[in-house]
Amino acid sequence: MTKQKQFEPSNAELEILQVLWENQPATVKVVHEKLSSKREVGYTTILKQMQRMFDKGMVKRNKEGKTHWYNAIPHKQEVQQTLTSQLVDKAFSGSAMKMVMHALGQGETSQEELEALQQWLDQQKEDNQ
Amino acid sequence: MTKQKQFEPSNAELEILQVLWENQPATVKVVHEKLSSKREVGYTTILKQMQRMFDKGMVKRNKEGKTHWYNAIPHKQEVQQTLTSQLVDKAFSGSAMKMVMHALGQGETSQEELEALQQWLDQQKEDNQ
DNA sequence: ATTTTTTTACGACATTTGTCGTATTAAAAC
DNA sequence: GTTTTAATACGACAAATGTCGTAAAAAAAT
Repeated sequence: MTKQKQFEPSNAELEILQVLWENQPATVKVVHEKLSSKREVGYTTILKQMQRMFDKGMVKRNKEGKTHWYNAIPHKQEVQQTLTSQLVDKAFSGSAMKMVMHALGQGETSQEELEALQQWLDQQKEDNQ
Repeated sequence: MTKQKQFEPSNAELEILQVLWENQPATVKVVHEKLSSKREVGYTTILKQMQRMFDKGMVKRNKEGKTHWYNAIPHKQEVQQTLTSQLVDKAFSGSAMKMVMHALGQGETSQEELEALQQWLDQQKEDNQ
């Protein structure tokens, strides 16, 4: 049945996963550098966080000399999926569309994005035919 | 400038807000009853949670006899807004559309929903003209 | 070989969250 | 006016989260 675990990363964990997805495999040093450029945060804070993530099975790592090279275990899409449907369930009584309309309502949507959406819509209509 | 506070309710808090939005004003008893029907949870758990929410300024209340009647302070839409854009920022690098496509990708979308979306799209195109 | 630097390991601490139990008080029933 | 009942207040506790400091160990530089 291979029912895989659902990862529900906290904010700090998500930040780290994000860096990993872009720079995998990466050392604590690299992750820390990337995040430091956005906000003040200590090296050992990131280190500790990544160690906990390892304990939770959220990342894997590979020792090379003294250094660990980390990789995210869940895929980006997978986590986006989880977080999104979580929000839909919690705050929009399960209706993805409600959420979508909400998300679209705010902020400007670029021409390209509108195109993409139209494309997707057309596809749906076709399939639904 | 009236910069209003951003409410970022936790899961348990959101559950309670949800009941309030539907049954306002409501007593702890009512909220507890509604939630109990979904999952096991003690009366004082809800009471405590609501008291904390009061301390945080997330709900207001009105004493009538010994009983408190609670009202949510943030509006539903407002909270949905916050949570949604939060997710967009955290997990979709700020692109609502990315999130939308993701949300739409999952699960079936009904004919009505597709209609609504098309309508919205048409409107956008017009405005963008 | 020492010294310095880099990296990890460990432990600690404050906050928040979710959960209750117990005690007190106000109201209602008798 | 006592006794019950209903509601609140208060304190507590465990787990999770975000944050570091200090110590140890391994590698690199001298």
